[in-house]
Amino acid sequence: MNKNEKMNAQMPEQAVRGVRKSRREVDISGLEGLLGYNLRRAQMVELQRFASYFGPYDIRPVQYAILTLVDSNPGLNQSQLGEALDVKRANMVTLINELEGRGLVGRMPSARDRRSHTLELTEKGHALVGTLRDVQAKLEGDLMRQVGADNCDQLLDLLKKLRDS
Amino acid sequence: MNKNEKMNAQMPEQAVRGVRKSRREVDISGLEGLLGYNLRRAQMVELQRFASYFGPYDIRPVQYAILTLVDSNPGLNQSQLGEALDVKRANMVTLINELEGRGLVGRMPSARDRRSHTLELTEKGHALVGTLRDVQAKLEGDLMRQVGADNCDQLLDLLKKLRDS
DNA sequence: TATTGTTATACTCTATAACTATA
DNA sequence: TATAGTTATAGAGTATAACAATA
Repeated sequence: MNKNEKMNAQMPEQAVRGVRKSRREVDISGLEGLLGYNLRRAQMVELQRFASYFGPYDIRPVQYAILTLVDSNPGLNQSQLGEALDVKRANMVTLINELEGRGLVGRMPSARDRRSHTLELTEKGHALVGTLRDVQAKLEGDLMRQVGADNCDQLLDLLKKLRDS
Repeated sequence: MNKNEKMNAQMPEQAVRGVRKSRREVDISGLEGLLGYNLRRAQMVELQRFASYFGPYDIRPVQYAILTLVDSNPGLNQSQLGEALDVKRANMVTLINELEGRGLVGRMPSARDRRSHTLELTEKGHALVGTLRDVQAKLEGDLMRQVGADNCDQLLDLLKKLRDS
């Protein structure tokens, strides 16, 4: 949230001009070289950016992921979806309840297995996914511009190396 | 437009060999190119690895960050600490309570401002931080080996570019 | 016996509002 | 008026146990 903490050493104790708080430079050198710390900070930026783009549609990251996978995999069930996204079956129930309540996803009885529901996008869900894909493209372009267009592929490649373990 | 729906038709319905669950390939191509998705997955790996290294010491990432900053910045107060770590003042109270309860951090009355406490590591806290630094170095080496030693600096550099916005 | 969806529960993280004592 | 610490609270995210229906 706070970007401009610079020049505090030269500044008097109390707030000057618009600066509200911390009149002290905090030494974070013990964290700045750590991968975990930088991953977390980078993700915080991404999440905030995501919220500003998707907030108007009332869609959180996990909801976008669900809608995308149900779109690409019509007929899959909640367990398969949860496994693909690393979301526990028990927690998937609430997530699908929400999306079903908003008329975006439908639970259909499975012909093959009467224990499970197959998931499908409703017409409304399809329409929203189309819009969200464009929003996502803008978000992605925004983030990638910040990383540097030349570095995008490498960043994704390095993150995937971490993922595969 | 689904890419890999391969060979599902040839596979039998029920589990084969050791495979327990999902007898279906889920197409996640709609997410794999996204920075946010890969950031999250990478961070999940890092957090699990962190837990396996730091679990024996009962230390979570935010606790390691706090101990590190209090060590490098003895005498700072809770607000400054929270601001440096993007943790709200209200939530910092519980975190410091825990560490104080474990005898790792001490709240001292501030000479300059009787509203605030200054934070310091106890002797026990200092000793633990010394140990944790070594644990962290092992974790970092582990992760960096996976990313590839040559790529470490570039990954950190790219993540920092995202952070600075 | 094992799995799917479900309920219940609990703990962490995050965010906001409001209080107190100081500044 | 504003700030530091605190309390209370609420919404997410995450994790486990257990149950009914079905495989």
